[in-house]
Amino acid sequence: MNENTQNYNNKENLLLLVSATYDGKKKTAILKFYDVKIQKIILWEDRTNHKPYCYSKLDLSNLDFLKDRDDLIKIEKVQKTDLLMDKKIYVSKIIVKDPLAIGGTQFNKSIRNIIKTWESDIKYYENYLYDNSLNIGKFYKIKDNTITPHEFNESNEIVAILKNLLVEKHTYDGIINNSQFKNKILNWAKLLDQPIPKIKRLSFDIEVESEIGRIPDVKTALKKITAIGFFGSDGFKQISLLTESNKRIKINQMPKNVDVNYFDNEKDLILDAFKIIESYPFIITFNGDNFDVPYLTKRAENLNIENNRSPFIALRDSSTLKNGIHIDLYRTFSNRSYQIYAFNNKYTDFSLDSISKALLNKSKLYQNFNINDLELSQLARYCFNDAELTYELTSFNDDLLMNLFVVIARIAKMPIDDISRIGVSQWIRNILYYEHRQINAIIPRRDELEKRSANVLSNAINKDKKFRGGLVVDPIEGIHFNVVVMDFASLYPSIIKIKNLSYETVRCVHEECKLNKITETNHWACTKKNGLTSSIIGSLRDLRVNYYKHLAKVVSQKQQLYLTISQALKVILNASYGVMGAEIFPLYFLPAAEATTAIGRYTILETIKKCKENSINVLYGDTDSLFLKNPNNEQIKFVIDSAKKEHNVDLEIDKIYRYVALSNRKKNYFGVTKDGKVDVKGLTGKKSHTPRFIKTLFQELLKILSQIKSINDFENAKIQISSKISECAKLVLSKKISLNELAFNVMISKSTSEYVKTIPQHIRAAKLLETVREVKKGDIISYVKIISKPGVKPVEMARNEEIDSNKYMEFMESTLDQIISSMNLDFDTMLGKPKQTGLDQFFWS
DNA sequence: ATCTATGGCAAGCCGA
DNA sequence: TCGGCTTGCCAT
Repeated sequence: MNENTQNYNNKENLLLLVSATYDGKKKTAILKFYDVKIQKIILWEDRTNHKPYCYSKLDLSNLDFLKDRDDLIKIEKVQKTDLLMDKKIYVSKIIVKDPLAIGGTQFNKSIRNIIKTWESDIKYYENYLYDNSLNIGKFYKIKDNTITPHEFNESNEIVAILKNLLVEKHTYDGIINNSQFKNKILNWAKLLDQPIPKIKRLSFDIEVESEIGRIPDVKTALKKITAIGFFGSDGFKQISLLTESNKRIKINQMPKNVDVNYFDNEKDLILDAFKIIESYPFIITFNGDNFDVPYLTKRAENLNIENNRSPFIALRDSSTLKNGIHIDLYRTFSNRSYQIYAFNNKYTDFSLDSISKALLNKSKLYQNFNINDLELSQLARYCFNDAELTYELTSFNDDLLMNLFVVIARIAKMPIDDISRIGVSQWIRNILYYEHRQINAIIPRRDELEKRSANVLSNAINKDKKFRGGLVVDPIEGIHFNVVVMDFASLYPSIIKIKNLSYETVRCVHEECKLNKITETNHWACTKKNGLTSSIIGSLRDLRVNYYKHLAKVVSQKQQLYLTISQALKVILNASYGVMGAEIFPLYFLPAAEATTAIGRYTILETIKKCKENSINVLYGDTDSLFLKNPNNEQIKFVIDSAKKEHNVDLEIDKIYRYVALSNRKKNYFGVTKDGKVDVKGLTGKKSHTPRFIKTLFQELLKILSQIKSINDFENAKIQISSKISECAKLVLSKKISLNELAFNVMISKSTSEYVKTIPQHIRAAKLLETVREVKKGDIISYVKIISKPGVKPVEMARNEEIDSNKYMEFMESTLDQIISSMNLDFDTMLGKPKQTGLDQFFWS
């Protein structure tokens, strides 16, 4: 004991992790501590066996009193690997015999919470796991109160494909231990190829009586709940309404098969809702974490409903269910990983209305109204519609979102309620921690990593960046026909794999590895061991690029599964390099991030050099892409082959443009593909803050441009474009465009008072707006430009007469100039006016 | 309550 | 008036 206790106090070698297992029979929890970390313990459950998991952070200082209590704890010596030093070390493993006996501390409170969570997890799995109709039972088995992993079936299809894949020799160039790496790939494939269960679920939405202009207060919940809408995946549709008997009317115009239930008193309405909610394993809300669930809970309390009748549990910053999982879609859709990669940035603000519009092409009912003014039948329709939209956000595109949740949960080894709320950096953290435990390695402390990266960095291009990023090639201005865009498939993950980049392998301890220099940096990479992150990211990359990406294009029964997996892998791979350069990431290690981009720049530069040697004209390139002017098949093949041979990266044809218009600006171009689709990149006319009337005009011009097949078509296009523009200009000057169309829409990223250095226009508008209503950060401020000071006004406060038409003409000119300048058109000549006085003359006439 | 990175552009603010 | 700086949005 003494020896071990000393070990416990030895800050250099000591790591502690805590895991919990649940003994269902005795209803007690056994907690195991591993890997003592100074200051913090992470309480976790070992996912090795695919058991449900939970964790929470605890302060180690609370544990000091445990040191001499061998009635409560047992300490064992355990051998672990220290990856940073590349050697075996001993750490202490502490087993708590009876955590419930430890009283009166924060520690105890957390333990109790964990146990509670465990109990509900167990119930959840008991209730739903083996319900055949749900088909969710692919993860675990429960027998005699113990949970065991389900044996994965090896699908012949996968094994066959992978066997081919795994013999391709060049794939493993640069990888030190091949069989280790191949095993990783096989394990991932077996896990990911499991079928995705259809998840039974229910969405609900509540409406509350409200005072005009006020959002109901969740803390007091003084106002009545007047309606609750439900929508279930099993076809259950209900709207519950609170109303006195004599006011009940026949509700018509409700969608088909919706039950309309009346309640005289609110208590019954809520109890009915609780019963319905309890009967589903998954509950979907929109903003339920912050509104629907806490309001319902508080309201129930106010009405003296016993706490044990509520299906909900309030957590610190979210709400969950005693017997199920609650998904708050507001949290999911405001997560940038989902927004950008899963939904291709189709929506820009996070309201139910705009997300539904973008993804479902449906919207909320009755815009701009006061909820108290709705007639009963309108209220019913409004509330039910919200519940329906909420459900459909999880069901559209063949349950895309639910499927993504399941796939990401499998990869990240986290439960779905966490996956739906937490960001990609934490998914990756979890994957890496899991892998550490798999190989019995200790997780390094932040200060250990910091020590290794101090004073070794090269310089960034920009002052407020930490390291240098991707290379952007200066574009060759003009209109180019038949342009082939090539890109490196998952360039950064490829580099991480091939060059063995990981926190323990970049600048590793071995003297002889120092010769294995990384270009343009002061770093070297290990030549003796596979890097942990390198092989995880590398194996996922190989699976996506060589396997799922192709399968996703082939029509088959499993196509949707493959597409979803490919999408999920893309999210994770894209973030995998970024997290290494992010302070918030616990395995933050700048040399690894810096090495990745440095090799990336080297790879693209060398490839460009190869192109030039072969007289292939490179028009433009950005980080991992190259625009080649009219290359022949042989030339394309040559570039692909040499990239593979010299750098072991996969260069692919991304798309072929019939023509592409490049300006002299980087990250600014448009191109028309062979099937007439227009790609617009970076142009102001596409940006979300641009006034709608300009965006519309911009779209119309693009439509004209998409018709162009050869250089001869340009003249005609120019004429059409000119007339469109002058038409629109006239409307602007005659002030016939509605204020909404004229509005700039800019996000306010902090509260108005926090803008101290400069006060941008949207903040000026927001300040005016604040006199009328609340303005939160994250809101989109819609404002128009006006003649008098301060030059802007919120849309809802402005009048048509005060619009500054000249400002709008200027903005229109510069926006459209981005597509027109490359066509040698000029805005002023289009209006038929001389340059200097054109606008004024037009304005006064 | 929430956070992967850097490169690059347009617009407007604000002090010299 | 000029130029540096802040801000937001987008490309990869």
